[in-house]
Amino acid sequence: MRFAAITIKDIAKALGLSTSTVSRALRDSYEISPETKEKVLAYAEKFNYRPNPAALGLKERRTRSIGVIVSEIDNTFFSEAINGMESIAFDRGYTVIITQTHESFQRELANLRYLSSRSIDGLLVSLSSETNDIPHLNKIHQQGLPLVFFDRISDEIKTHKVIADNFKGAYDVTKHLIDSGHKRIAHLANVSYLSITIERLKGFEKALSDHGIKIPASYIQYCSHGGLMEEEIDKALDAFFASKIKPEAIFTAGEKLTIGCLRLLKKRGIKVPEDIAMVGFSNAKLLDLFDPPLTIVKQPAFEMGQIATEMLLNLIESRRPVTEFEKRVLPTQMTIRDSSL
Amino acid sequence: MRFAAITIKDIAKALGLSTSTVSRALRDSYEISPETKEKVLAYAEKFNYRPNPAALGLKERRTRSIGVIVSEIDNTFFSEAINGMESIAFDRGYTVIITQTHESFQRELANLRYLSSRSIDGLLVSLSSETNDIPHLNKIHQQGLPLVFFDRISDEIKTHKVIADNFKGAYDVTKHLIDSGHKRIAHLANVSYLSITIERLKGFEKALSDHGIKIPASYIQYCSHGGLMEEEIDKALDAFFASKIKPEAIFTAGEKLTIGCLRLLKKRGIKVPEDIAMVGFSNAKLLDLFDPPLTIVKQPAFEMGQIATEMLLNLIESRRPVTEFEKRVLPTQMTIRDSSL
DNA sequence: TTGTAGGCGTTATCAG
DNA sequence: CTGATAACGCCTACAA
Repeated sequence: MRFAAITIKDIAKALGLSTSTVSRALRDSYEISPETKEKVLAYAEKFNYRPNPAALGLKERRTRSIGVIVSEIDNTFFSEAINGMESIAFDRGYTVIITQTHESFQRELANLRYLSSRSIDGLLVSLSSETNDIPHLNKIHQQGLPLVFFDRISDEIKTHKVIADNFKGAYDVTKHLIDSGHKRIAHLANVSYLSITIERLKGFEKALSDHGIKIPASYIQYCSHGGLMEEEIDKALDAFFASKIKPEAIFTAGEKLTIGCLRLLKKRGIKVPEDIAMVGFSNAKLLDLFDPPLTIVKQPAFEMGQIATEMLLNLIESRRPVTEFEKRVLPTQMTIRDSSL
Repeated sequence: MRFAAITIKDIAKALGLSTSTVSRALRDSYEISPETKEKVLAYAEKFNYRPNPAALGLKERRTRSIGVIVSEIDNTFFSEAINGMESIAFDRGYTVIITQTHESFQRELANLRYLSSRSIDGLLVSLSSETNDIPHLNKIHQQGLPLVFFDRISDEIKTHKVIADNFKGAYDVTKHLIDSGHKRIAHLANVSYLSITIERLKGFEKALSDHGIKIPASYIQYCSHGGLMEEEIDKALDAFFASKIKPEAIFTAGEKLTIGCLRLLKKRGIKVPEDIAMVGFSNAKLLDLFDPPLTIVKQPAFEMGQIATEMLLNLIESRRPVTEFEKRVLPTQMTIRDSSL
């Protein structure tokens, strides 16, 4: 059974008016007499009239909806970012359509196909771990779809971008480990080609070199599924501990990696921070309740979502082609807890 | 700058055909010659043609989108439920539009207004903590909008419903506390009029009475914002500990309540489980890493989302009015960890 | 096998 | 002040 909403035509018929009069009355046009307006408005209110967005969309050639591609909604960073997006989008009358890649390139393609079939007005993207080339996004962007990258970005497309200061975040937290007396620091990273991986790795390495610290190659391990699979983290830990000289600390570069690493260390009976110290990127809100409470770097996720959405809506609503693009870099925030002491 | 997608008309013009021929070719109609089909399909592929959903929606009088109202996306139970919804909706070609009430009745009203302005085909609802009467939902349901309740339901509307077995979940976990030797058990609940509150409270009380246990009235405290505000939990704890005989255990009835309660107990220097045992409803995935690891009852959130969505799509796509409604009750799952020992 | 026309709901344009 | 008409993109009954 289909839900049949009331239309302008229904109102016109009921009140013995033409559709154009009703339309104008509803938009409070100056041409319509107060009495007619009142009648129409009362009737519309009574029967809960809403303009049909499909009809409007057809007429105005836009859907007032934007698509979002993230890896996992069930990752505090992304769910906060989505909250930020929705707060802006809702205020400006846009709907947000969320899709998840679960770090799979195939899913990213499918989501893009799906979103473009819904003819969204614009797109917010954070790339999946499996995505190292973006012809699919290039194509649709060249066709004119406004696009903004956030978090996991690509330089292949000239458009607005919003990221956290991954370099500094990584630098700070590594320096904190060094200041706490650790020298043999391992780094558990996402896939090597992701922008966030590269930026965080650079911050990590700079902090080490600034303090004259050298580490073996095996101290840097990548996870091709971003930590979504426990085995990949387990393998990385194997590699860390296979070194002749064991690491004293681990810096994990993402929420899933951080949680997964802690869980596997526990499983192996390795005590944090007694046996090994830990710091990581994460936006989870419960880390203060952990055993041990975790030292983390947090990204301003909500704000990133807001800014990305503002940028996108500005692109969408701009009268003329935009050729100047901006890359916003937002500060991260470190919270020191027991795991790194 | 608006993104101008290619239309059937464009294809028709380019190939010197009529729009109806193109339309039929695209739908692979038997009436169209193979050569024409091939030409059309090739052109469509090349220019990435997608049928305009606004036009389709207008024609078919449906949007292929469903609305969702939850309290907080940033609550594992809801984010898992949403994942379940999207898995089904995506497969059946529907878009899910998510809105959050943040436990506010006003936000619930605003979301409903917004969703109905998008003329969704149906609605999935879990009520906000502030919602104890539902004329707004009644009205739109009577106008014919298909509606399915999940989790926090209301008996005022005759429609499909999906819930967890809150009674049994609460019973089990209370019994577990009793079996572990606790008798003075307090209960930290959501607002008193919510369906989940009532069901869980009943399970709690039945377990107590089955074991001949009596507790003072102050051992049951409600949080009118569902634990969203720390102060309300703090006040409840005050009430618990104001009793002449202090409770030995607390059973918390929701994710936010569970986390908030643990955090505040820590802050007060009360040790779990040494000073007081804890069990709670929660779907968070990190509770095994807590200090102490938390004993919890989990709801089958993903499955609830899936089932609710299937029910809703069946309502939407049903040819005739549906008059028989179903209330599905899914089993909960208890995981025993250190906090209750 | 292909083309024409009408309608889904809305608004802008033009005409009274 | 109000009404008729066309157009947005698509589909389909009917016509050729």
